[in-house]
Amino acid sequence: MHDISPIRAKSGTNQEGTSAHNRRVMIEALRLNGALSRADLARATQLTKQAVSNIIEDLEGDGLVVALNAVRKGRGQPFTPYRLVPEGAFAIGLQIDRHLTRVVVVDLVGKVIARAEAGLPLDEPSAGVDIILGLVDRVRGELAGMFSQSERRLVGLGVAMPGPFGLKNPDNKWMMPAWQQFPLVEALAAGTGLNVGLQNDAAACATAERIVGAAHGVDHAVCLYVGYGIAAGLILNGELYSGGHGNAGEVGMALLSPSGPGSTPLEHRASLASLYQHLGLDPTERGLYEKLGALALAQDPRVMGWVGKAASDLRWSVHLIETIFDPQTVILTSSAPEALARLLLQAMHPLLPSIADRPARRLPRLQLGTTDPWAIAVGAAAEPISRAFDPRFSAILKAG
Amino acid sequence: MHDISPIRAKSGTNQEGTSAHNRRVMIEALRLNGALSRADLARATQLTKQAVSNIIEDLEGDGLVVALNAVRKGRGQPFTPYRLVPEGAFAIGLQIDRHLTRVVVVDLVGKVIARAEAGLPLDEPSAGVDIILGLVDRVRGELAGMFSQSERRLVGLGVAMPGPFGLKNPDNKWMMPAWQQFPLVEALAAGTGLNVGLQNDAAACATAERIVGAAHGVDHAVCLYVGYGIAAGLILNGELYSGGHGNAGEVGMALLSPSGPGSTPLEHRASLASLYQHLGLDPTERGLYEKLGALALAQDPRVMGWVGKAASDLRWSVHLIETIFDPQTVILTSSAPEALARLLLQAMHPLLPSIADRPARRLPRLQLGTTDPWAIAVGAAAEPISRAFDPRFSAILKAG
DNA sequence: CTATTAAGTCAATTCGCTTGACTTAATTAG
DNA sequence: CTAATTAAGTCAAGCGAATTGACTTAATAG
Repeated sequence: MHDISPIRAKSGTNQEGTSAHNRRVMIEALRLNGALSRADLARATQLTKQAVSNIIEDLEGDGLVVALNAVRKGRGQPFTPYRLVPEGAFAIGLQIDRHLTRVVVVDLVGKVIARAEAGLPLDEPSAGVDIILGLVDRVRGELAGMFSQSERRLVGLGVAMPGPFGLKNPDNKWMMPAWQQFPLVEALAAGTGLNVGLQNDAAACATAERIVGAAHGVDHAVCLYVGYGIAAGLILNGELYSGGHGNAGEVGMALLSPSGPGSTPLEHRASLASLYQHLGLDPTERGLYEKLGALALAQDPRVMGWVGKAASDLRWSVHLIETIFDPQTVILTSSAPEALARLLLQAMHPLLPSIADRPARRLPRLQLGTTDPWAIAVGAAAEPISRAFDPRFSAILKAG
Repeated sequence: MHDISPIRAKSGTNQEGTSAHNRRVMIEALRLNGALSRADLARATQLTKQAVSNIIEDLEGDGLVVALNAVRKGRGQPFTPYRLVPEGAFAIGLQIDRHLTRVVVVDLVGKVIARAEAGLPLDEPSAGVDIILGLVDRVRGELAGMFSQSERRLVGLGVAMPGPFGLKNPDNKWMMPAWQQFPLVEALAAGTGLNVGLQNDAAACATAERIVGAAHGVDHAVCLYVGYGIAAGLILNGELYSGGHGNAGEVGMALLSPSGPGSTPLEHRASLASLYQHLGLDPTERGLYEKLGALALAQDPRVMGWVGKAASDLRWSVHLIETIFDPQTVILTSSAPEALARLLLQAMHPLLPSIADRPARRLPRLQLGTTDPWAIAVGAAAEPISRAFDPRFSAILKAG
């Protein structure tokens, strides 16, 4: 009947959806709790022992799960714990960051198996894609040399690059306008034959913290990422939240006061770009990372000056994040050297009062996440892993 | 094995979950699209015609759905459209707001069937609960007089009251500290025999906009509610987001600048409380609502002064919301008279630049939602309806 | 008048979870 | 040492909701 406007509806589900969900639930349970017996899994998931047995047998057949030695403990028959098989699945993560690209292969539990990096032309995406495809081929070859069946176990390619996406007029060459226009996902899908997904760098950071870091098993966490720009990755209800158009958390352009057009965007004050400007450094300079690390360790006064100002804005950002999202924890991550990130973290204390300032907290209001420069690429790789193996609503439905 | 720490895992699902989901999908499809034939539903949900037929027959048996006359259109056999039966389910909504309580009964499509209101003692919840129970009994009786089987079709009681909940030290009598401490949900559940859910007033507002208002069928929307305080209701991925502890969106206490403890909370500047203070009015005064409406219509200079200042803060709030959530639209709602809300809306334009300022928008960046004073109670009632009938992840799982 | 298109039903099948009895193997009580 | 108890896990039958594919019905197009 409705032949004019398309009918709006969610898709239904069937036993395939049920089964897919239950498999994912098992995998998540093993990821979060380590090895578990079938009986444990049955209790935890509220499925019957028999259903769990069937699913575990299935997962074992797929090489995703393996039995450990039986354990005698208390009365009753000894139980056989099962754990995830790290080499049961792999994903490739790609970070594109202005002058640099990094590629990693991670396994099912988020461990890095192979990595590669190269420079990248800021303004020539098509040449850049060739470089990227070369790196991908290289790590793929490395992977194949280490594990048989690796190609069959490769679940996808995750891409992280600075957002926001789809801006009307990227006013700044550091926003990589040429890359923003370029049909990157399509080109990479064609060039690699893999499923390709795209997210911004803060989202990747949050995904990384969730698979292997401070947000492991936390359902409500916000990851504040201070890179060349600044953005937040949002874990809400246990899933990454991307907003209506994929730009949720892109707070770099948030204005810092109600007073209108004259006020400053956050990233002009609290980002590494602002630090470079403050110090008069060229962001493309070689050895910059080490230099910053040394300056931070030495508590260089000019660096400390920036830290103080940036921390004031970040402290307030945390206050807003807590007020708006009511998360269990906020995680500060950065592409800066750890020493600098620690200075920032310290300078952010004491935190502003907020609803998060409650007595019975289990997690700290603010904690330091990873400062590993490869974290974004790992998070990029974690996204296809999560898409393939984590329980989520969309996995139950019939179509995307 | 794990007898010390509980095992963290999502619950599994089975055919019951499948069936429950598919029923909900049908109901949502009919809610969003109006009457649809079985064939339409099958296409939209990607289920087979046969599955849809079975489910529809089932829903018809439950009195949730009814067939309309067959329609001839184009080739092929005429189709029989089905629509929701409004009187197929009811829910009661309760708004508790400082000196006043409102109770409504709404039906499956969100229409108000009965309503009642009464004054409420600010500091004596147990006496207040008796008043509330009286109102609930009254509307329940009214409902029973209008529809047979109404008790069986009553799916729950939704409560909305001002948040945030669980503050360390509610410093202000308008935060209703006595009510915050009181075991309200338990008392109401015991007194009514219904399932009781609690949310804050902005969340209720968003829920109302979603079931019958501007957010109908929109998956990413933020509802900015200017009441006695100010807060935001968040619809993310098509569901209300409440945060880790139920306080997401409680932006009233958000500080307005990075500069620390000295800066002002938003609700001191953009809330009806601030307006009353600005005008030297007593918020408990009788006829206040009408008075404000008249002042707004007359564009009273003192009101306009407050409007200008508040609009500046609200404009910036919208900017932040857009930057952080990347929603499809922002909805301004208020418990103030519509004339005043319109003044605010006008004064908020032009909006600040943000990522939402994109060319291909389908919804306005900012729109006016309902200013019906009963909207919060309707939203409160919509929550149990949504919980019972909308497709959602948790409805598929075996346990809550 | 016939072919085509589409809605909807019928009956058999499929597939994953459930049920309840059973087996195995440990610990605890007497 | 034996018997009772507790618990893990299997076996085999059953269930239930969606699927499959053929079929019926009823409209329009040519």
